[in-house]
Amino acid sequence: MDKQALFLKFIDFVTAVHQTTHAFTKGAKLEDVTPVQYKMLEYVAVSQPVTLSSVADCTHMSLPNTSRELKKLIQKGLCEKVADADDRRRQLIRLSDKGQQLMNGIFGHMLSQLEGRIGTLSGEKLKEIEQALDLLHDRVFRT
Amino acid sequence: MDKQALFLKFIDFVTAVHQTTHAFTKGAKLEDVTPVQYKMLEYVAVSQPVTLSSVADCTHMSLPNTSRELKKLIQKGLCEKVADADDRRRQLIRLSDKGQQLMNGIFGHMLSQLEGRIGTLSGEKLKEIEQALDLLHDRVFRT
DNA sequence: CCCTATAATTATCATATGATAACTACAGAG
DNA sequence: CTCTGTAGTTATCATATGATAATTATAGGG
Repeated sequence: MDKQALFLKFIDFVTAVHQTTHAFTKGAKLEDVTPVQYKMLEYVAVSQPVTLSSVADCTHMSLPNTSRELKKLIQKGLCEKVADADDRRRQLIRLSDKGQQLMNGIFGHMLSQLEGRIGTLSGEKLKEIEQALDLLHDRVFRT
Repeated sequence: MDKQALFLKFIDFVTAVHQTTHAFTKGAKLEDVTPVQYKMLEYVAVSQPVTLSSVADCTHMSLPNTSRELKKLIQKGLCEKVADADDRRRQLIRLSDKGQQLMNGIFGHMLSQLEGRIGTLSGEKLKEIEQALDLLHDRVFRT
């Protein structure tokens, strides 16, 4: 197999990943949260506590816009802000209890979707999947 | 490894895929094309010729909005529309020469990025990557 | 203490996007 | 031919998003 063919397979794969994640998050209720705000919540959920700057970097947003959207998330009661004791310019951001519950629900929904796809597989197959995830993460999708 | 741990690995992997594709398309010049328009172009490039309805379905957009954005793409000279001879309600959409060149450039840029990551690997390793892509596509990210 | 860089906020503007209603044109069934 | 469903268009509105300038507060070097 040449590089060209592998590239096509790569494109196809990436498209499928995007489709799948879209399908997974679809249906999870997101009352009042815009797409950009959801991206922020997801990042905070996985990496909390985080600074505003790191949210901006990781979501590829400008600092002013990140600040604006965070304010909305705080108004909705989904995030909390605490001044960093070591550097009082910095804000440490984390999910509030309500935000944590929201994200737990969404991750739970995604988990059940994933279960639906791999729930019936043997331990053997699951091991293969795990290894494939590791391999591609290392070789192709490392960040 | 339990399902919970595999789920975390899954989340991590998906995040890495999103980051990587963002990095890949970043830097490819996109003069005058908005994100949504790019999504449309990408779909048309891979699946052309396509109907407007299928574009709407596959990009998760409403038909009116898809129609509006397609009009802009045609104005920019990136897409072409031909009435279907069999069903004159339908429009067959494809890239124009200019649009094809644009997408060739972008795919070329992505290909070179991919080369940068896997270019030095042995045929053996490439085979492993190919198999991992196939496995995950079949078992986890099938659509 | 002064200077410069960093972290974040606020305000403002232009544009992109999403939702919806009302419409035209055509296909296919009966 | 009429009726109903499908494909697409146009117009309009509200909101989300992106870009940028100006400002505040604090850290850290010298």
